[in-house]
Amino acid sequence: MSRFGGRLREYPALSIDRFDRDNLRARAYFLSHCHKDHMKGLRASALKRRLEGSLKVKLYCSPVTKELLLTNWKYKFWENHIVALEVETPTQISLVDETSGEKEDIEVTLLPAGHCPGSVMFLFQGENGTVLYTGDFRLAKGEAARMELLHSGTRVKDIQSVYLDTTFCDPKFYHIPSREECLNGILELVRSWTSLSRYHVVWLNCKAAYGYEYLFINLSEELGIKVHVNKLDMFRNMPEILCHVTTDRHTQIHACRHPRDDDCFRGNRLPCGMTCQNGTPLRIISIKPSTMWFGERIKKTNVIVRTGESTYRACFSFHSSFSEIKDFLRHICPVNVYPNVLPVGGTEDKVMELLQPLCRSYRRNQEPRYKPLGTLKRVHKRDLSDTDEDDLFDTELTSARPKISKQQREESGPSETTQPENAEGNVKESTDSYKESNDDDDDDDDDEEDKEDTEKNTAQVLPQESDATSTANCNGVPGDQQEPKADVPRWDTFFKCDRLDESSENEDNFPSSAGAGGSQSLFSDSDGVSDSTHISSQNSSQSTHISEQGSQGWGSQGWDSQMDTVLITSQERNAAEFSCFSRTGSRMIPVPHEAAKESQADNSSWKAPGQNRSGASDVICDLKSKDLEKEAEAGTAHVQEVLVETPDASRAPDLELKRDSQSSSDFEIPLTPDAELPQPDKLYCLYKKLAAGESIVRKPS
DNA sequence: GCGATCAGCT
DNA sequence: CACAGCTGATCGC
Repeated sequence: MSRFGGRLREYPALSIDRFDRDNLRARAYFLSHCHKDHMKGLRASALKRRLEGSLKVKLYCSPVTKELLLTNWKYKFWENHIVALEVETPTQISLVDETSGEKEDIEVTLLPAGHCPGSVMFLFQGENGTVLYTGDFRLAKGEAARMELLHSGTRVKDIQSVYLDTTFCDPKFYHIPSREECLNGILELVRSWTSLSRYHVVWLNCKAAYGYEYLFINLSEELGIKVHVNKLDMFRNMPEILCHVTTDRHTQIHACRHPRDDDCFRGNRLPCGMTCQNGTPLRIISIKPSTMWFGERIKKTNVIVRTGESTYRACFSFHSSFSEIKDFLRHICPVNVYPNVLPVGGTEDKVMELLQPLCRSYRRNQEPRYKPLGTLKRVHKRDLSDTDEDDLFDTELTSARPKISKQQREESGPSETTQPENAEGNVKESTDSYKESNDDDDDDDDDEEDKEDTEKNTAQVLPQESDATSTANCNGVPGDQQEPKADVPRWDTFFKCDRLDESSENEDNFPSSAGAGGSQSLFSDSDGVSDSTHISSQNSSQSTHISEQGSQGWGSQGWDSQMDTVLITSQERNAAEFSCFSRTGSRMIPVPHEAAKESQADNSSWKAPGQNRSGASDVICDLKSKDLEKEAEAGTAHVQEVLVETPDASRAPDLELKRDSQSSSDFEIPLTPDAELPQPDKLYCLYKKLAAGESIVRKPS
């Protein structure tokens, strides 16, 4: 929840997302999105009185936010004081002090934030520098780099301060599955249940006012079932949402609310009161989309976890993950960063400790140190593992910064020993190169972070014993929980790595939910797929099943449908997306500002950046065929898709979608299709050759 | 009666 | 747990 006080240090005459106390004196107001914790004081009588006596004071927000706000009669008094600004259209605003007549001009640009319908970030440019207030946001890795208005020419703008959504700025939220992964998990669960009969209905237990529309729309589009909601007049001017929600209770997907909706559900009643249809009782399951549990979990899980006989929770986030936050900030590279939110159980100091290394105010204080061969490691790294979904956007060796040409990067390459003081975008580049050049230095600025990442990588990779092709674990850091077998030759016996970190980009390749302390292993239990609260009604530890008591069980037809319910793990998706990318070029890569412009026309900038359904179906198709091929070739057991009939009376699909430890889940590396587990003697030879500098050519066996 | 704040709840 | 709320109790105006 936002604890931002409302004012920027640089532009104290503005108030953003807070409307009480000192903010009552602001010369202009800004609302980033329509969530209550960003609207404090917005309907207070003090502010109402201020508006009545002023012609000048305005509230600036996106067209969608204005629409949503004015749907609520409590905010009607704002009607003549709201100025809807089009997204990605820089606008000059005159800030006049009505008592002194003092005037100040500022330019504001709204940027899509991907948090909920109408949500935006505010980019202010004025005489006190350029400042970005993010509000709440979810932007995938690389999306900041594609926002034209964050750049001038080929460089990122010189941004003084970022007021940042730090909701999940905690290593335990290092990776949150993408919107699409989560959506697909939910989609397949809903599909599997609702297809059993017309009396099988799903209740989406959504808490927040806005933010799930993306989910509703996609479920409705994919399944042809509208979503029941309490009210829809707020969407009356947003046809793209409107046509997927309904107030007709006779539908199989519900997102309706009731003050005691959990009690309703326990009584097999939907919040809207529906309990049966044509005299036949409804079969209701609930799905609770949320994010916290995903960060709290100590074992690998899928994006859907069954929590009870007919209850599920699904991973769903409208805030950026820790790695997304870091990517965002690293790209902007502001002088200062200020957290808008304290993560649960976190402190300001802790958050600043994590974020400041990505800012200029911090880096400037570090003595430059010359380190040769900095870029070589990057090349090294790229060869090792290229599984991160976001690497899709990296067409060059450096991370997603398309605004900067390769030539420019080379100019600020490894031989650079000082940082430009007047820095715009190149500071970013030079500091990155610099960072990489220093990564075997014990005093390195990023040491702590890198160490943490290295440990994660190790913990992630070591259990993959068969993963001889992955040398990402060459760091030589012994895994605490996963010591390799004594008789198996070890990479670090041959190659001393001095804890070579893979630095800024590789850190994102093997995300972990383990906290910075790293005391818990994700892999303490190799088949520990389930959450501790998971209730499984079947014994197989490696199966997915959808069960329905008695005659409603799955026949061979059910098997086919079951194939659809296999969750797409991030790495598999990456591979699949990559194939889409290769085939169709950049069409598949959504560009936020294009999405926003598109939505300007139809007044629906609720769209999350990065959303592209046509792409999704391609992905699924690709994935299926890829999976089948993979299994056919590698002869891997198809255990994760085994359908197990539940013998007991469980009435709900156990769509936890378990997989065996080698091919599963949201954190693991997929098997190379024709990979084999090298025997110790063979491994010995390979390492020996590599150590001697010989090339290793795989001979077809 | 209304708003602000807080505890409790999901 | 609570991302983002809601409800109810209490207190002050």
